[in-house]
Amino acid sequence: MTETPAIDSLFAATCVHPSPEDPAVEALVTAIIAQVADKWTLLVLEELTEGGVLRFGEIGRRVEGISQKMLTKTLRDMERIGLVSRTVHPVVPPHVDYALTNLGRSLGAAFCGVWTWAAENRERIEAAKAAFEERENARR
Amino acid sequence: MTETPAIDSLFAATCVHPSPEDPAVEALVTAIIAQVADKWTLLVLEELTEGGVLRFGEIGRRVEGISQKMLTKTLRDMERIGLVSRTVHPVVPPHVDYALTNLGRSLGAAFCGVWTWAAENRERIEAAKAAFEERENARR
DNA sequence: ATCCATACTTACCTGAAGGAGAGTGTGCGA
DNA sequence: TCGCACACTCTCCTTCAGGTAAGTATGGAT
Repeated sequence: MTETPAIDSLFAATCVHPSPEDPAVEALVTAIIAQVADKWTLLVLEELTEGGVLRFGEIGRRVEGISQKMLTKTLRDMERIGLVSRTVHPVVPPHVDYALTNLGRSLGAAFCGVWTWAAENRERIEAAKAAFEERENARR
Repeated sequence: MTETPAIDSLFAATCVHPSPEDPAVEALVTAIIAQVADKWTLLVLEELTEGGVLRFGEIGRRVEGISQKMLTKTLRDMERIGLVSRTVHPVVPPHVDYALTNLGRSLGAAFCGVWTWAAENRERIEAAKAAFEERENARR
């Protein structure tokens, strides 16, 4: 399992998360995380972080595999909680711009840690998976 | 919308995420995040962070609302990618201990940023939601 | 007159997630 | 001898996320 202690120094911050506050707040925070830690939300967040102001169609083309329906829903949900701003230009072929708000940008920054974690530990995870399979096969 | 600039100073780190590397790695990282950013995984991670070594039943009692089936699956998946270790004591009423590995702890630390973000911006999000509703109602 | 571009909305449909609840092995206490 | 404790495992069944496809409004280009 090679529990390399080096990893601990990289992520020394023991935050055990801040709030023993009250359970209602905890539930809300959990709900927020659940909404925010969604595949499409993450991908759209990334594209808007990189691309700045983008139109509906542009995002759709950048986020591979997303359907119009999900793009609409994702964008609407992100707008609802204040992650993106939506600007409608009332011209004839509709023109709508999307951009991150400060809140959205701060979420991107917060998720950066997870992103980095995933990138840095990818090989470790692959190894763990392989080891797990091996143990399973050995067991039967 | 009150785009308070204060928030920017709190999350100044502009990480735009590290890897333009290659798309295969990117896909893997996305997959890892998708697996890891799961409701039950997050909750179990939290309990194990707080509780240290826990038994199956203990976790089940702590994570409110989880079914045995999902607890088994979540734990197994976390074990697969090396986040938790599983120790079986071959005694007669089965006794199995679960604990975070170093990798699991580091994930907790990485997610701490998101957790903090959610806690700190809860009110802002509530406000955004309310404002969104209002705009919607006004629109019709 | 027709068709296209754009950003949706709506209806329909399918596979997959996940809950409820019963079944399993086994040694020990009543 | 019965039933319980614990950690699953299996089956059945419902819900729902999400894909496909078609519809909408409208001015300008062909």
